[in-house]
Amino acid sequence: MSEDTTREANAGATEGRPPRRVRADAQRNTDALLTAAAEVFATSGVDAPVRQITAKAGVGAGTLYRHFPQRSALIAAVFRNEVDACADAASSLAAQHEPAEALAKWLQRFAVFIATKRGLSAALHSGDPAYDTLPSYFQQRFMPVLSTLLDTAVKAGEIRSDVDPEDLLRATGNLTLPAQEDDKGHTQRMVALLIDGLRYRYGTHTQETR
Amino acid sequence: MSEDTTREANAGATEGRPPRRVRADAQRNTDALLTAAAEVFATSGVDAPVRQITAKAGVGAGTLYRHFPQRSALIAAVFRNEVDACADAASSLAAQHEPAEALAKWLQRFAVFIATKRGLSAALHSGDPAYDTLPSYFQQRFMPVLSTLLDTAVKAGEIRSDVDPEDLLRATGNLTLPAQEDDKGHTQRMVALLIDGLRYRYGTHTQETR
DNA sequence: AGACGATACGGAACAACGTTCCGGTTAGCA
DNA sequence: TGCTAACCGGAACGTTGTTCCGTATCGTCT
Repeated sequence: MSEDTTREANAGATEGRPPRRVRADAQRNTDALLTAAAEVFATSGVDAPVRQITAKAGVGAGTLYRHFPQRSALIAAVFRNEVDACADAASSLAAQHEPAEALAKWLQRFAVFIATKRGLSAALHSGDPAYDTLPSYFQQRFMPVLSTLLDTAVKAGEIRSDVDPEDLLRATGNLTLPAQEDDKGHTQRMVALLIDGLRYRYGTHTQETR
Repeated sequence: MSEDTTREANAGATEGRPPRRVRADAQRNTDALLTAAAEVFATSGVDAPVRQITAKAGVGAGTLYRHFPQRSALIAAVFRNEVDACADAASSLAAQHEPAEALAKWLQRFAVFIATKRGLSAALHSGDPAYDTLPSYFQQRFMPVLSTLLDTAVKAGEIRSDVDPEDLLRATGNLTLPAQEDDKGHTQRMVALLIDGLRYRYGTHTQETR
């Protein structure tokens, strides 16, 4: 690989080190790529051809690979704000709802996030090396908040204590159908069923998760 | 498409019509392809390159497409016996276990079937046109048996009555991790969790699904 | 056994796509 | 302004799914 791989291609990777000088044209191209990719992903999915993205951004293929050596890096960068918003939703849900209810609503929120990004569910499930770093990015970002919600509900005696948060995050993502293929609410129902599994032999609430 | 598409390329499609004469060389090549594909799928997954299969079978690419116009047709043919065995397992499970237990064991059986076919879970989830007919083949083959198990358990008052068998089949398949990536029993645990969701507010058994 | 026509073949050709790399350009600093 | 490191675009390359055409094989009839 070229020395460009030492660049700051990871989303938000500004920890510790002095910020590396980024040239104005490079910054412009990165921004153009993110804008173009967001549009292309929305219409054609996260697995859209590279050429579609570069053409829309008005940059070369080499430029895309320099800034985002793997597709997963581009995906992570494009969706970073929404990932953060989803993670941040946990605390407000926790403040407004009982523990198990907050957990349920957050899992449904997470499922909706995955479902509304065209092709994302399939990408996470695909085993394709191009997407290798995406699952770990999501784990790293969502596990702290999910663990908190889960622990709180367990301590409140509202759900079982033998479920691993990593298992739960992955399972919820995997249950997700792309929104355009889910006209009958499959995802919502199956996530709710999984959540009821958490409550099995626990929980006295009669209110359904919506 | 060529007129070869009118051929008997669908697995087991011998209903009603007089059997079309198949030449000896064509039968030989079909058998070689099925044997080769089974081996290639086992080592490289159901998404292995066509050339890998044709090279092992000693036939041309055109021959493969003539006999199996879509990859899903080849996959269905290769796994047909195991699909049948999985479907047929339902009645013996029903004979040996209580209704909800039989349902649980069958769903775990189904999950193991999917998990042990390298790449099958990802293929079913991918949305790729090459695999288009595979989900419906599985639905057509598994829905009758799953519906029977589900109805029986509902009537026995052991599980909830508001879950659609098609939803359940799809969700179980989607929860499945490939066996080589599942060293910690994720699939089994998550399927069990989903099954506990079926039992939520029903079922008085204290015995865990194994 | 030979002829004939229908069935079936192999693999070259083609398009699509991910990815690399090299000659040329641009930006930032002294 | 000059210099050099950073950065660029897109041609080239390899991989892969798929088609199609000239040729071969099979099965039936005489």
